[in-house]
Amino acid sequence: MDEELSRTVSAFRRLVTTINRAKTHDRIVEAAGVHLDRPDVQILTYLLDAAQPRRVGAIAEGLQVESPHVTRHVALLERRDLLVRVQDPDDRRAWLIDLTPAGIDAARRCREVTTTWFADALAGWPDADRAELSRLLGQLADDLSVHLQGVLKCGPS
Amino acid sequence: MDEELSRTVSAFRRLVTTINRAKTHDRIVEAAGVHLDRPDVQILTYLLDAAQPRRVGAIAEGLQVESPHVTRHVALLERRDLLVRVQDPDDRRAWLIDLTPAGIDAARRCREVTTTWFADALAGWPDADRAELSRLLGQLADDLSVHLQGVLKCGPS
DNA sequence: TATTGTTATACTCTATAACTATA
DNA sequence: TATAGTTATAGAGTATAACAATA
Repeated sequence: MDEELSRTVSAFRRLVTTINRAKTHDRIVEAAGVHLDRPDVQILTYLLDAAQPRRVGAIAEGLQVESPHVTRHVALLERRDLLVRVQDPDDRRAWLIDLTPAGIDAARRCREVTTTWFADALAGWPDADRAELSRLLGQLADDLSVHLQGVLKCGPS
Repeated sequence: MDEELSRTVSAFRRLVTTINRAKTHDRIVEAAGVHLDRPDVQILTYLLDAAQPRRVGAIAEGLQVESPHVTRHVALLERRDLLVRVQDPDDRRAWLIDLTPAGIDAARRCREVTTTWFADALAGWPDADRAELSRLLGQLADDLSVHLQGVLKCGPS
Protein backbone atom coordinates (compact mmCIF):
# COMPACT_ATOMS: atom_id res chain seq x y z
CA MET A 1 0.00 0.00 0.00
CA ASP A 2 1.28 3.40 -1.06
CA GLU A 3 1.74 5.75 1.86
CA GLU A 4 1.85 8.87 -0.28
CA LEU A 5 -1.36 7.98 -2.07
CA SER A 6 -3.08 7.23 1.17
CA ARG A 7 -2.12 10.65 2.49
CA THR A 8 -3.55 12.26 -0.63
CA VAL A 9 -6.87 10.48 -0.28
CA SER A 10 -7.09 11.15 3.41
CA ALA A 11 -6.35 14.86 2.99
CA PHE A 12 -9.00 15.04 0.35
CA ARG A 13 -11.52 13.35 2.58
CA ARG A 14 -10.81 15.81 5.37
CA LEU A 15 -11.38 18.71 3.02
CA VAL A 16 -14.68 17.33 1.79
CA THR A 17 -15.87 16.75 5.35
CA THR A 18 -15.10 20.31 6.29
CA ILE A 19 -16.74 21.87 3.27
CA ASN A 20 -19.90 19.80 3.56
CA ARG A 21 -20.95 20.55 7.08
CA ALA A 22 -24.05 22.66 7.56
CA LYS A 23 -22.25 25.21 9.71
CA THR A 24 -19.86 25.96 6.90
CA HIS A 25 -22.75 26.83 4.63
CA ASP A 26 -24.37 28.93 7.33
CA ARG A 27 -21.18 30.86 7.60
CA ILE A 28 -20.96 31.43 3.87
CA VAL A 29 -24.43 32.90 3.53
CA GLU A 30 -24.05 34.95 6.67
CA ALA A 31 -20.75 36.43 5.53
CA ALA A 32 -22.19 36.98 2.07
CA GLY A 33 -25.25 38.69 3.55
CA VAL A 34 -27.65 36.55 1.55
CA HIS A 35 -30.52 34.27 2.45
CA LEU A 36 -30.02 31.13 0.39
CA ASP A 37 -29.92 27.41 0.99
CA ARG A 38 -27.18 25.19 -0.34
CA PRO A 39 -28.79 24.18 -3.63
CA ASP A 40 -29.62 27.83 -4.27
CA VAL A 41 -25.98 28.81 -3.91
CA GLN A 42 -24.86 25.96 -6.12
CA ILE A 43 -27.23 26.93 -8.89
CA LEU A 44 -26.46 30.63 -8.75
CA THR A 45 -22.71 30.13 -8.72
CA TYR A 46 -22.97 27.58 -11.50
CA LEU A 47 -24.71 30.18 -13.63
CA LEU A 48 -22.17 32.80 -12.63
CA ASP A 49 -19.35 30.54 -13.85
CA ALA A 50 -21.23 29.72 -17.03
CA ALA A 51 -21.53 33.44 -17.71
CA GLN A 52 -24.45 32.76 -20.03
CA PRO A 53 -28.00 31.36 -19.87
CA ARG A 54 -28.22 27.61 -19.28
CA ARG A 55 -30.92 25.00 -19.59
CA VAL A 56 -32.30 23.19 -16.56
CA GLY A 57 -30.78 20.00 -17.88
CA ALA A 58 -27.36 21.59 -18.25
CA ILE A 59 -27.46 22.88 -14.69
CA ALA A 60 -28.48 19.46 -13.41
CA GLU A 61 -25.65 17.81 -15.30
CA GLY A 62 -23.15 20.41 -14.16
CA LEU A 63 -24.12 19.98 -10.53
CA GLN A 64 -24.59 16.27 -11.02
CA VAL A 65 -28.08 16.13 -9.59
CA GLU A 66 -31.43 15.18 -11.11
CA SER A 67 -33.43 17.79 -12.97
CA PRO A 68 -36.54 17.93 -10.74
CA HIS A 69 -34.26 19.17 -8.01
CA VAL A 70 -33.09 21.99 -10.25
CA THR A 71 -36.61 22.77 -11.42
CA ARG A 72 -37.84 23.37 -7.92
CA HIS A 73 -35.00 25.61 -6.83
CA VAL A 74 -35.06 27.54 -10.08
CA ALA A 75 -38.76 28.20 -9.56
CA LEU A 76 -38.10 29.54 -6.07
CA LEU A 77 -35.17 31.66 -7.18
CA GLU A 78 -37.22 33.06 -10.03
CA ARG A 79 -39.93 34.19 -7.61
CA ARG A 80 -37.22 36.02 -5.69
CA ASP A 81 -36.01 37.73 -8.86
CA LEU A 82 -32.55 36.19 -8.62
CA LEU A 83 -32.91 34.59 -12.03
CA VAL A 84 -35.23 34.55 -15.02
CA ARG A 85 -36.44 31.77 -17.27
CA VAL A 86 -36.84 32.53 -20.95
CA GLN A 87 -37.99 30.06 -23.52
CA ASP A 88 -35.24 28.69 -25.74
CA PRO A 89 -35.94 30.19 -29.19
CA ASP A 90 -34.52 27.08 -30.89
CA ASP A 91 -36.40 24.47 -28.86
CA ARG A 92 -39.67 25.34 -27.28
CA ARG A 93 -39.48 22.44 -24.84
CA ALA A 94 -36.50 24.03 -23.17
CA TRP A 95 -35.95 27.01 -20.95
CA LEU A 96 -32.88 29.14 -20.62
CA ILE A 97 -32.08 30.18 -17.08
CA ASP A 98 -30.25 33.44 -16.64
CA LEU A 99 -29.12 35.44 -13.64
CA THR A 100 -30.66 38.82 -12.91
CA PRO A 101 -28.41 41.61 -11.63
CA ALA A 102 -29.52 40.70 -8.11
CA GLY A 103 -28.68 37.07 -8.82
CA ILE A 104 -25.26 37.97 -10.12
CA ASP A 105 -24.64 40.01 -7.02
CA ALA A 106 -25.72 37.22 -4.67
CA ALA A 107 -23.65 34.63 -6.52
CA ARG A 108 -20.58 36.87 -6.47
CA ARG A 109 -20.88 37.48 -2.76
CA CYS A 110 -21.06 33.76 -1.98
CA ARG A 111 -18.24 32.96 -4.32
CA GLU A 112 -16.09 35.63 -2.75
CA VAL A 113 -16.48 34.23 0.75
CA THR A 114 -15.07 30.82 -0.11
CA THR A 115 -12.39 32.28 -2.32
CA THR A 116 -11.29 34.47 0.55
CA TRP A 117 -11.14 31.45 2.86
CA PHE A 118 -8.81 29.73 0.48
CA ALA A 119 -6.79 32.89 0.01
CA ASP A 120 -6.38 33.26 3.77
CA ALA A 121 -5.51 29.60 4.25
CA LEU A 122 -2.86 29.90 1.52
CA ALA A 123 -1.58 33.26 2.67
CA GLY A 124 1.57 31.89 4.27
CA TRP A 125 2.47 29.63 1.36
CA PRO A 126 5.40 30.20 -0.96
CA ASP A 127 4.29 31.45 -4.37
CA ALA A 128 5.63 28.32 -6.04
CA ASP A 129 3.50 26.06 -3.83
CA ARG A 130 0.38 28.05 -4.53
CA ALA A 131 1.00 27.79 -8.25
CA GLU A 132 1.67 24.07 -8.00
CA LEU A 133 -1.49 23.49 -5.99
CA SER A 134 -3.54 25.29 -8.58
CA ARG A 135 -2.03 23.27 -11.40
CA LEU A 136 -2.17 19.89 -9.67
CA LEU A 137 -5.67 20.29 -8.25
CA GLY A 138 -6.96 21.29 -11.67
CA GLN A 139 -5.33 18.28 -13.19
CA LEU A 140 -6.69 16.02 -10.48
CA ALA A 141 -10.23 17.29 -10.98
CA ASP A 142 -9.94 16.61 -14.70
CA ASP A 143 -8.40 13.18 -14.39
CA LEU A 144 -10.62 11.97 -11.60
CA SER A 145 -13.81 13.04 -13.31
CA VAL A 146 -12.75 11.43 -16.56
CA HIS A 147 -11.79 8.27 -14.76
CA LEU A 148 -15.01 8.10 -12.75
CA GLN A 149 -17.15 8.73 -15.79
CA GLY A 150 -15.46 5.73 -17.34
CA VAL A 151 -15.99 3.61 -14.27
CA LEU A 152 -19.58 4.71 -13.79
CA LYS A 153 -20.55 4.17 -17.39
CA CYS A 154 -19.65 0.50 -17.22
CA GLY A 155 -22.63 0.04 -14.94
CA PRO A 156 -23.25 -2.72 -12.42
CA SER A 157 -21.99 -6.12 -13.42
CA MET B 1 -9.08 38.90 -8.60
CA ASP B 2 -6.44 36.19 -8.59
CA GLU B 3 -6.82 33.85 -11.56
CA GLU B 4 -4.68 31.13 -10.03
CA LEU B 5 -6.64 31.13 -6.79
CA SER B 6 -9.91 31.02 -8.65
CA ARG B 7 -8.73 27.97 -10.55
CA THR B 8 -7.80 26.28 -7.29
CA VAL B 9 -11.21 26.90 -5.76
CA SER B 10 -13.04 25.87 -8.89
CA ALA B 11 -11.09 22.63 -9.22
CA PHE B 12 -11.84 21.87 -5.61
CA ARG B 13 -15.52 22.51 -6.11
CA ARG B 14 -15.60 20.15 -9.08
CA LEU B 15 -13.98 17.43 -7.01
CA VAL B 16 -16.45 17.82 -4.18
CA THR B 17 -19.38 17.70 -6.58
CA THR B 18 -18.14 14.48 -8.08
CA ILE B 19 -17.45 12.76 -4.81
CA ASN B 20 -20.78 13.69 -3.28
CA ARG B 21 -23.17 12.35 -5.83
CA ALA B 22 -25.27 9.36 -4.87
CA LYS B 23 -24.11 7.29 -7.81
CA THR B 24 -20.54 7.57 -6.66
CA HIS B 25 -21.44 6.07 -3.33
CA ASP B 26 -23.47 3.33 -5.00
CA ARG B 27 -20.42 2.46 -7.02
CA ILE B 28 -18.18 2.33 -3.97
CA VAL B 29 -20.35 -0.10 -2.05
CA GLU B 30 -20.99 -2.21 -5.10
CA ALA B 31 -17.30 -2.49 -5.93
CA ALA B 32 -16.54 -3.14 -2.28
CA GLY B 33 -19.19 -5.83 -2.12
CA VAL B 34 -20.78 -4.37 0.98
CA HIS B 35 -24.25 -3.19 1.87
CA LEU B 36 -23.76 0.13 3.65
CA ASP B 37 -25.15 3.62 3.39
CA ARG B 38 -22.97 6.70 3.32
CA PRO B 39 -22.87 7.46 7.05
CA ASP B 40 -22.09 3.80 7.71
CA VAL B 41 -19.05 3.96 5.46
CA GLN B 42 -17.90 7.19 7.03
CA ILE B 43 -18.10 5.79 10.53
CA LEU B 44 -16.41 2.51 9.70
CA THR B 45 -13.56 4.15 7.81
CA TYR B 46 -13.14 6.74 10.54
CA LEU B 47 -12.65 3.92 13.03
CA LEU B 48 -10.32 2.14 10.65
CA ASP B 49 -8.14 5.25 10.47
CA ALA B 50 -8.28 5.74 14.21
CA ALA B 51 -7.01 2.18 14.65
CA GLN B 52 -8.40 2.12 18.17
CA PRO B 53 -11.75 2.35 19.96
CA ARG B 54 -13.40 5.77 19.91
CA ARG B 55 -16.23 7.43 21.76
CA VAL B 56 -19.42 8.43 20.01
CA GLY B 57 -18.53 12.05 20.64
CA ALA B 58 -15.11 11.63 19.08
CA ILE B 59 -16.59 10.07 15.98
CA ALA B 60 -19.12 12.89 15.70
CA GLU B 61 -16.40 15.47 16.01
CA GLY B 62 -14.17 13.69 13.54
CA LEU B 63 -16.92 13.49 10.96
CA GLN B 64 -18.19 16.89 11.95
CA VAL B 65 -21.76 15.81 12.50
CA GLU B 66 -23.99 15.81 15.58
CA SER B 67 -23.85 12.89 17.97
CA PRO B 68 -27.43 11.59 17.60
CA HIS B 69 -26.58 10.88 14.01
CA VAL B 70 -23.64 8.78 15.09
CA THR B 71 -25.62 7.05 17.82
CA ARG B 72 -28.20 5.76 15.39
CA HIS B 73 -25.77 4.43 12.84
CA VAL B 74 -23.58 2.88 15.47
CA ALA B 75 -26.61 1.06 16.85
CA LEU B 76 -27.45 -0.32 13.42
CA LEU B 77 -23.86 -1.31 12.71
CA GLU B 78 -23.63 -3.02 16.07
CA ARG B 79 -26.68 -5.13 15.26
CA ARG B 80 -24.93 -6.22 12.10
CA ASP B 81 -21.80 -7.16 14.05
CA LEU B 82 -19.63 -4.66 12.22
CA LEU B 83 -18.68 -2.95 15.45
CA VAL B 84 -19.04 -3.36 19.20
CA ARG B 85 -19.73 -0.91 21.99
CA VAL B 86 -17.96 -1.40 25.28
CA GLN B 87 -18.35 0.80 28.28
CA ASP B 88 -15.46 3.13 28.93
CA PRO B 89 -13.82 1.80 32.11
CA ASP B 90 -12.82 5.33 33.15
CA ASP B 91 -16.17 7.03 32.57
CA ARG B 92 -19.35 5.04 32.76
CA ARG B 93 -21.30 7.63 30.81
CA ALA B 94 -19.23 6.94 27.75
CA TRP B 95 -18.95 4.08 25.29
CA LEU B 96 -15.99 3.00 23.27
CA ILE B 97 -16.83 1.95 19.74
CA ASP B 98 -14.56 -0.62 18.16
CA LEU B 99 -14.55 -2.43 14.84
CA THR B 100 -15.11 -6.17 14.72
CA PRO B 101 -13.09 -8.22 12.23
CA ALA B 102 -16.07 -8.02 9.85
CA GLY B 103 -16.16 -4.26 10.34
CA ILE B 104 -12.46 -3.94 9.63
CA ASP B 105 -12.92 -5.95 6.49
CA ALA B 106 -15.86 -3.86 5.27
CA ALA B 107 -14.05 -0.62 6.02
CA ARG B 108 -10.92 -1.79 4.23
CA ARG B 109 -12.87 -2.78 1.14
CA CYS B 110 -14.56 0.62 0.90
CA ARG B 111 -11.36 2.45 1.52
CA GLU B 112 -9.60 0.44 -1.14
CA VAL B 113 -12.13 1.35 -3.81
CA THR B 114 -11.62 5.09 -3.49
CA THR B 115 -7.89 4.72 -3.10
CA THR B 116 -7.79 2.74 -6.31
CA TRP B 117 -9.77 5.45 -8.10
CA PHE B 118 -7.21 8.01 -7.09
CA ALA B 119 -4.37 5.68 -8.00
CA ASP B 120 -5.84 5.13 -11.45
CA ALA B 121 -6.50 8.83 -11.99
CA LEU B 122 -2.90 9.60 -11.02
CA ALA B 123 -1.40 6.70 -12.95
CA GLY B 124 -0.12 8.85 -15.80
CA TRP B 125 1.38 11.51 -13.54
CA PRO B 126 5.10 12.07 -13.06
CA ASP B 127 6.31 10.85 -9.68
CA ALA B 128 7.28 14.36 -8.67
CA ASP B 129 3.76 15.65 -9.29
CA ARG B 130 2.19 12.86 -7.27
CA ALA B 131 4.51 13.63 -4.38
CA GLU B 132 3.76 17.33 -4.62
CA LEU B 133 0.03 16.73 -4.70
CA SER B 134 0.24 14.62 -1.59
CA ARG B 135 2.27 17.24 0.24
CA LEU B 136 0.23 20.24 -0.88
CA LEU B 137 -3.18 18.67 -0.37
CA GLY B 138 -2.19 17.61 3.13
CA GLN B 139 -1.03 21.12 3.88
CA LEU B 140 -4.20 22.60 2.43
CA ALA B 141 -6.40 20.34 4.54
CA ASP B 142 -4.49 21.40 7.65
CA ASP B 143 -4.46 25.10 6.89
CA LEU B 144 -8.03 25.32 5.73
CA SER B 145 -9.40 23.47 8.72
CA VAL B 146 -7.38 25.61 11.12
CA HIS B 147 -8.51 28.75 9.36
CA LEU B 148 -12.17 27.74 9.29
CA GLN B 149 -12.13 26.74 12.93
CA GLY B 150 -10.93 30.22 13.67
CA VAL B 151 -13.58 31.81 11.51
CA LEU B 152 -16.35 29.61 12.81
CA LYS B 153 -15.51 30.11 16.45
CA CYS B 154 -16.07 33.84 16.18
CA GLY B 155 -19.75 33.08 15.76
CA PRO B 156 -22.42 35.26 14.21
CA SER B 157 -22.10 38.95 14.85
C1' DT C 1 -40.60 7.63 -30.53
C1' DA C 2 -37.12 10.42 -27.92
C1' DT C 3 -36.27 14.41 -25.27
C1' DT C 4 -37.09 18.65 -22.07
C1' DG C 5 -38.97 19.88 -18.24
C1' DT C 6 -42.53 19.64 -14.46
C1' DT C 7 -45.36 17.64 -10.68
C1' DA C 8 -45.82 14.46 -7.05
C1' DT C 9 -43.76 11.48 -3.94
C1' DA C 10 -40.51 9.21 -1.04
C1' DC C 11 -36.19 8.35 0.74
C1' DT C 12 -31.52 9.63 2.77
C1' DC C 13 -28.86 12.44 5.55
C1' DT C 14 -28.37 15.45 9.33
C1' DA C 15 -29.75 18.90 12.81
C1' DT C 16 -32.34 20.36 17.11
C1' DA C 17 -34.72 19.55 21.37
C1' DA C 18 -35.82 16.96 25.31
C1' DC C 19 -34.34 13.44 28.24
C1' DT C 20 -31.35 9.93 31.21
C1' DA C 21 -27.39 8.68 33.59
C1' DT C 22 -23.03 9.59 35.32
C1' DA C 23 -19.48 12.93 36.80
C1' DT D 1 -24.13 21.85 37.43
C1' DA D 2 -21.82 19.97 33.40
C1' DT D 3 -21.00 16.18 30.29
C1' DA D 4 -21.86 11.59 27.38
C1' DG D 5 -25.04 9.54 25.14
C1' DT D 6 -29.84 8.39 23.65
C1' DT D 7 -34.64 9.04 21.95
C1' DA D 8 -37.81 11.59 19.33
C1' DT D 9 -38.69 14.82 15.96
C1' DA D 10 -38.18 17.82 12.13
C1' DG D 11 -36.00 19.69 8.24
C1' DA D 12 -32.86 19.93 4.25
C1' DG D 13 -31.35 17.72 0.21
C1' DT D 14 -31.95 14.69 -3.48
C1' DA D 15 -33.72 10.69 -6.11
C1' DT D 16 -37.50 8.12 -8.64
C1' DA D 17 -41.79 7.77 -11.08
C1' DA D 18 -45.42 9.49 -13.77
C1' DC D 19 -46.65 12.96 -16.77
C1' DA D 20 -46.86 17.05 -20.29
C1' DA D 21 -45.32 19.30 -24.30
C1' DT D 22 -42.39 19.57 -28.08
C1' DA D 23 -39.10 17.57 -31.32
